[in-house]
Amino acid sequence: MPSIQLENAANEASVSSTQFRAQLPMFPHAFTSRAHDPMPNVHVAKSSIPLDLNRLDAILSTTRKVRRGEVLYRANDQFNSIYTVRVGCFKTVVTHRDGGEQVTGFQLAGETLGLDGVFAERHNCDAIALEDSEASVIRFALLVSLCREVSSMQHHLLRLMSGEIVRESGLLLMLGTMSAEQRVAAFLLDISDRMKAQGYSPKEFNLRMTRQEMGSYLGIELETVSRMFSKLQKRGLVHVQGKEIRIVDRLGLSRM
Amino acid sequence: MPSIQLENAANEASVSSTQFRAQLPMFPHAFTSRAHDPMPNVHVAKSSIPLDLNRLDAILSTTRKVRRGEVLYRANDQFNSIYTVRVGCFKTVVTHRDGGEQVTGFQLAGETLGLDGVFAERHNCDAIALEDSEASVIRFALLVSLCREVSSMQHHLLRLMSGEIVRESGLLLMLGTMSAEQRVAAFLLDISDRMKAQGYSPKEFNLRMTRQEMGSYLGIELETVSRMFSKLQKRGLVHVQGKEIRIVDRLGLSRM
DNA sequence: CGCCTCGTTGAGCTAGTTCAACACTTGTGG
DNA sequence: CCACAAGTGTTGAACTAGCTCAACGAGGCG
Repeated sequence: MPSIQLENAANEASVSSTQFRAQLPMFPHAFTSRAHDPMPNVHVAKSSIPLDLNRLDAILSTTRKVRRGEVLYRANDQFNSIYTVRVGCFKTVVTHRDGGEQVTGFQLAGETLGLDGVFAERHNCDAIALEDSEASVIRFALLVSLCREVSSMQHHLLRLMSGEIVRESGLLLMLGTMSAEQRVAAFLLDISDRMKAQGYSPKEFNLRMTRQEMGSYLGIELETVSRMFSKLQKRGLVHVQGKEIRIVDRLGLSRM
Repeated sequence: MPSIQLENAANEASVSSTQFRAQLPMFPHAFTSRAHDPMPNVHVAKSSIPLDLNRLDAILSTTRKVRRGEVLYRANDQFNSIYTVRVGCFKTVVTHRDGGEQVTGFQLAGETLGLDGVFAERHNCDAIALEDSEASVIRFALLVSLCREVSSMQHHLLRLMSGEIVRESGLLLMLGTMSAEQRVAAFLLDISDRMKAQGYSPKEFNLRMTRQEMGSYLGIELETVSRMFSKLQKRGLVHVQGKEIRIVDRLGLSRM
């Protein structure tokens, strides 16, 4: 049963844009609430046009289960749908013709994937599950036609796409200007914020990606990621044990 | 007098996505044709719904002149409009709270700016003219309501935003994986393609930005840009004289 | 003319890479 | 159940691409 919370994104927006400090503006943008929402119900932000629930159901009817390491979609696949992560976590990877790979994002539960495909009607990256996951499938054509009738939906979609643009410019800023240490610190703060937004502890969490995947995302080598974790730990800012992270000094991290 | 060519973007799309090689996928996305279009007239792609020309005129009524070095908009400015470059050329710059700056794009005539502002209803970067320029102002609220009535317009807007996402992932790939030499080569090829798309020679052109601006965009220092130009010239791939560029061996460049 | 911004080149330095060794975990098949 | 292979993470040591600092030359403009 799909639950729609259109005002979700608006809340996240205000949080995120004021929080643009050391960490990156990688905003979670949910089209729907996450899987185990305690109170699944329907809200419509600002506009009080009643939503046609049958249509929404049609849009969200399918969910896809993707095992760890398998793809949700692949670059060059025909673009039909976007996806909302319900359970688990994904990475998106763009690949250069001569083998170069770059992780362009990690999507946690509640976040949206696949908008890159609108442009060429083909996906532009691979989306791969980092653990056994589930994603809601949203037929883009249906969504678009719904947007023409429900203006809040239209705004939401536009905001979602623009948010992705903003997120990526934050990444560009990071890759262009930050030291390895700053990148790792900013990464941890970003994940922490997003865990919090999902209702998990922002102080302690498990990273689902490998050092290599983090390194690719951050534009550095896996060894450097490892060394920076050790360094931050030595300074008493975090406690790292493999994939388990505990943030000890949040302020210190954000001041890097 | 505004001239609308909705099928423009579609043509550019097919060219760009097949051309994804060494160069970056930084596609030009025009909302309108460029300033001195030889045959200003109206086409509507796919859909044959007659456009309401008065509305389009309303949307495109204003143009803004911006002198070299002045801003079209600034980060945190209230977002009202997006812009199409009619004459000249801009850069977009995101700024970190502690001074770090990153050029996230250069917009040539015919290309679109400002979609980053949709997300937070505030602009996310500064847009600065690299020479005396003119931009058409497109009131976003008007555009959005027009999109609800004209489906080709809606698709065009969505493609435009998605194209920006794709362009930025190309940049991420570059910043994350390429050597300084490859970045400069890819940059020249990209500009070359875009000059060609504007109807200018793809072999000889003038760069409007400084070495520093290129460096920021490419995630390297200005001195490195200069050295790489010298290196590429020594190898007989390009001829560089200050801002004047001549591409000598296109294939060689693309194989870097 | 003199001032300023811009571009080029050199020389030394350093942050991060590369390569290599080793420990720990996870999954697989006998 | 163990054995063993494959993937992952940490740390060290040497290396190098690109940075930093510095000098100088060439335009543009009041």
